Amino acid sequence: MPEGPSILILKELVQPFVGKKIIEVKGNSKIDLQRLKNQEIIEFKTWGKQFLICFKNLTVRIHLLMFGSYRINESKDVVPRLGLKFKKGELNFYNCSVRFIEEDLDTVYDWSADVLNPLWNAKKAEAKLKDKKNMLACDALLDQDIFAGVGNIIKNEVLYRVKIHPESIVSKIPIRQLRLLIKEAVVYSFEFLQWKKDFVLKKHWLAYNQKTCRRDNIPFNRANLGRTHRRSFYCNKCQKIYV
DNA sequence: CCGGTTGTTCAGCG
DNA sequence: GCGCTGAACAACCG
Repeated sequence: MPEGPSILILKELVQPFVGKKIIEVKGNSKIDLQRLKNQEIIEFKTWGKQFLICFKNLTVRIHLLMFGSYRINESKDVVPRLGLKFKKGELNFYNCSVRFIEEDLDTVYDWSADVLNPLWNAKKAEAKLKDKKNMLACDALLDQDIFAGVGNIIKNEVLYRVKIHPESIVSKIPIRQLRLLIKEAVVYSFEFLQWKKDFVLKKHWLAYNQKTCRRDNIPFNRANLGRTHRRSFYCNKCQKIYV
């Protein structure tokens, strides 16, 4: 159930397995998991919501999607999609998408599109947004080619912070406001990361799952908006619509 | 027990 | 052969 910051936390938690050899592999994934047996983990990477386990000439891509979960040095009472055993410890993933990536990661991933990556490039995001003439703001933030790692919570919080209505048309948003939106997508993602680590994420939500706008003290609107009909929480008064 | 969901992929359509 | 859309998938919480 993760957005980008949660995947970054996962990466931090599994650091003890870097350099360790996999002595046993199990799981109900349809791909040939036994390829991983006796392989040594070189490093873990993330790109947006994707978790990457890097081996020599091979990478495992894990996406937890909406319902995925993991356990470190423990297991659930069901067969994992992918379970890795080490001499000391284990790593289990459930209900996730597992794929092999054979290509060089630098050719597969544009690291500058990941809001949490040090290589994040706001100018490139701005250029991509200018290309998408009729896109709605709520769809833009969820577009992983532009804002890899941003999910529905971050989307709602960012739009509320920068006072932009989710159904605003990207090309109609003044450039000053658009740059603010881009900036806030990164700022909020890092705050999300810290709050999640401190187990205080929910209490900082100002829009997501909220009933009332704190700025105007009126009820939020709640609707499934945009191309993918994802739930949006927004205030008709303080969030300006650009159409 | 039902409704709802921190997400993506792909078939099928125009 | 595109771009777009909706269905399918899945487990857990309240």
